[in-house]
Amino acid sequence: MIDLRLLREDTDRVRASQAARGEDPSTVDTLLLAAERRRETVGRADTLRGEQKTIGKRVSQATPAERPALMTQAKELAAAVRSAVADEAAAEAALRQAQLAVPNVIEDGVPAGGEDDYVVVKEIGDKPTFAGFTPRDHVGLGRLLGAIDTERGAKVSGARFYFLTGQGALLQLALLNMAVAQAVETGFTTVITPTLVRPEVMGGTGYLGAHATEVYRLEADDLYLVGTSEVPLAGLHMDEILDLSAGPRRYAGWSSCYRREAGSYGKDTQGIIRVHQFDKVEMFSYCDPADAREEHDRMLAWEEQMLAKVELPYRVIETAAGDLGSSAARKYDCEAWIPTQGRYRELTSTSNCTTFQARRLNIRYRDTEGRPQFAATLNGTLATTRWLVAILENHQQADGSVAVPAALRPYLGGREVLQPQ
RNA sequence: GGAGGCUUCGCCUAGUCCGGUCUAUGGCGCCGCACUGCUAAUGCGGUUGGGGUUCACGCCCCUCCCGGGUUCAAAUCCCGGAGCCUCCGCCA
Repeated sequence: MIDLRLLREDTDRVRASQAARGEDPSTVDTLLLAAERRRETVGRADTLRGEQKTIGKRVSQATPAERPALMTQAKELAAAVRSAVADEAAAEAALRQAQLAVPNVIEDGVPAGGEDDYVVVKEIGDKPTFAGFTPRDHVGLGRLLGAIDTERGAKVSGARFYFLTGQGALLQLALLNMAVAQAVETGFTTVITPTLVRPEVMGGTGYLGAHATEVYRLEADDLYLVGTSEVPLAGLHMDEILDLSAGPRRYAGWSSCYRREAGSYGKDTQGIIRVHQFDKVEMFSYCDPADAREEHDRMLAWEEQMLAKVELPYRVIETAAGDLGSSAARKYDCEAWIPTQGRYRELTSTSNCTTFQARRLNIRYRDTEGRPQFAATLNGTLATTRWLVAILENHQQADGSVAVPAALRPYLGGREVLQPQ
């Protein structure tokens, strides 16, 4: 939900944002009209209600003789109020609809265009060279190590499900624990979140818009399975006024994540790159909107710190406007090199949602004058199941064993190598 | 799954039976001022949130869990729903 004051005062900026996203700029004009119409109807209804209250008071104090005349007036007013309130409600609903149709206004400098119009910010690390052997993909390695069982995942739950077993399960736990440890060191509050949320929380985070088909819904209970702990972490402080005077409130959420992967038929059908269920440690920050850009930079830095710990070659890209979620004003992805695919694949993603989610979820803080204002929210990935793909492939050795990056060893009981079973 | 209770302006709370100066009581906390050599204590005042209007002071409207209804008028009456709590049953 965007700021209506910004819309009124800088309409061109909102239009330009829509254009950069490749979306219909006319939604902006619809929204402007709806906002204007709402203001008119509110004004009229307020005035009539005021008159009604005045006359209501006179009725209560009137003598029996005065009463009938006053009652006639009061009844007429009551009818007028009813109709004005109905208009107000209709205008209010139309405004809400129009607001839901407009995604967040992008930040200055975000590249225009779609999925392929990203900008490479930097490339870090050396891609591995496999002397004297052909590297195995993560599926082969996972089988060899007894780490990943996709066949039985499919048997039990269907395509895009898997079991992590033995060293695979331990590797994931080690990775996620390392992420939690880093988050704790950095001052995050660790949270294990619900993974089923109410419609208003799912909607408030912006996931029930264009990508609603991506979300699992439990119809019998009217609950949604979260695709990331960003959702429950954003809901955590819904309808609250936070004290941000000491700086951002930061949470690291650990949860399973569920995605329908609708419309991705044929993509990444092998292995655990694109799956219906995975685990993730996610950073989430509530902060003063004035600090949001800096916080975004910090989130990216923390992601890169994790990538350095697992010794992966990666690049950072800035996503183009059309590839941003509806809530995001700017997004950076870190993509790790996947040797057997010969390309970079997304391992992390950090979004600055500015005040967009907070407006929908009614999350505020008090400014220096003590007035409630909408907070900014940001999120970023610290580790996910998909990281196992990059770790296995990049650190594999000729015999199918995998070297454990030094930073990860303490979380694997000191183990230095994963051995074929 | 069954039965009962509860939900009021940050927290606690009065008010709901019997509709109208409820324009919501009091306490705690917080802020300001006064007083005292400092602190404490005390006194006085302020303190829900949202919206509309205004250069501004201010004024107006909404807000007593949510949504409907009755009524000239609803915190209060009626219907529906949500959340929390307690007990019983069942299951992990």
